[in-house]
Amino acid sequence: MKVLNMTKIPALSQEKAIEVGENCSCLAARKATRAITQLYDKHLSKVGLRITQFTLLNAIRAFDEISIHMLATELVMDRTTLTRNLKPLVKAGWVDSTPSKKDGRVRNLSLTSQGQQQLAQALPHWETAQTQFLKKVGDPTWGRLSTDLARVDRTLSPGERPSDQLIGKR
Amino acid sequence: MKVLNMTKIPALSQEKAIEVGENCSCLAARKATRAITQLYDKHLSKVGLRITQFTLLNAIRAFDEISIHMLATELVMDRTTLTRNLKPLVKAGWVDSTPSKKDGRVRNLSLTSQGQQQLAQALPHWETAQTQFLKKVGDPTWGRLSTDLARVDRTLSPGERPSDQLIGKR
DNA sequence: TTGATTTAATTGTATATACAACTACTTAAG
DNA sequence: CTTAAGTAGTTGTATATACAATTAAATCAA
Repeated sequence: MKVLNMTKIPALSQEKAIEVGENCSCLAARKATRAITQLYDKHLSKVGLRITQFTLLNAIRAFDEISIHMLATELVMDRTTLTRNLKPLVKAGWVDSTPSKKDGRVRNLSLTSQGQQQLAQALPHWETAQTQFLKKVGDPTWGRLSTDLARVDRTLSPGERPSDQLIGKR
Repeated sequence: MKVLNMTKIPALSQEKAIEVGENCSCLAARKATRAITQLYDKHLSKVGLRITQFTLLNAIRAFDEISIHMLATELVMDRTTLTRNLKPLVKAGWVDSTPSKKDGRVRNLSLTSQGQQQLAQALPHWETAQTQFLKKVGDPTWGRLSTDLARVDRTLSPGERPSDQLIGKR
């Protein structure tokens, strides 16, 4: 008969916990992201948007028309998360979600004209946030960070991204 | 009489939207953070934890005893977010939230012995995630990223942090 | 000492995140 | 053509995030 291993694991020392807290890459990323998100949200709140919503409107505009699956892949986000995040945007009349003619499972996302207006209105506030961010952290830091963050998400979530096809549109 | 400015804002071009998507620092940070979080969550799920919960248990251990306000400051997190995030940990019996004797407004957070056990059990899984992360992105990238992320959150959320007092405990 | 201000925590509300399980549709195998 | 396997999207459940407003306690000012 198998017996459960009831060996007591020794508790973490305070010193070890301090060390873990200082080195955890996920914590470092999450803290910085919260700080950045708060900055962008503060500016975009002037037009009743959050940065997450601005990102969705902008991405849909960038692709003109895109499926939920593709957009989720592009944004390194679970499909179910995207479905939920789209709800308020569809409800506000900014995003159209139309069943595809070619494939009955797919829905094509696109901006309504109100969505285009909302995005255009929001842009200056995004610019302000972006400019403030760059000014505060400095161009050299952002230059490195930009490259390294891209490397991280490409490394951890490899595979084709819809934006890989977007080259040439510029 | 004041008249509303009904001037139509020109819609964003697709090219502009592509450019915004490529340059937004908040999007870059959020994408990378989602990818990192997913990696850590995958490993910690083996002991029924998420990285956010592991972080809270570890931070409480690092401070031994700390108030909600202080811990929220440390983690660059809204106090109300922390209150909510603590709920499942208290319910699970891992965290004690005891009113302070000195100040009736304050609650002191500490780990229960079960909480210490849970944290100790989780540590190897955190180590695996951290090691995998470092192996995948490489030490040089992480070296830069670590510094730059710290600079970002320190710059955007300046001011004293409880961990500033922790020096000497090591 | 009392009244005003400040501070710590919680609650109301809304959105963000993702795993598991499900439905519906498409494609591939035979 | 029929069935099995795969894919797109949604729903159930649970947690993460933060602003606004509230409650309660401490501190400051008169």
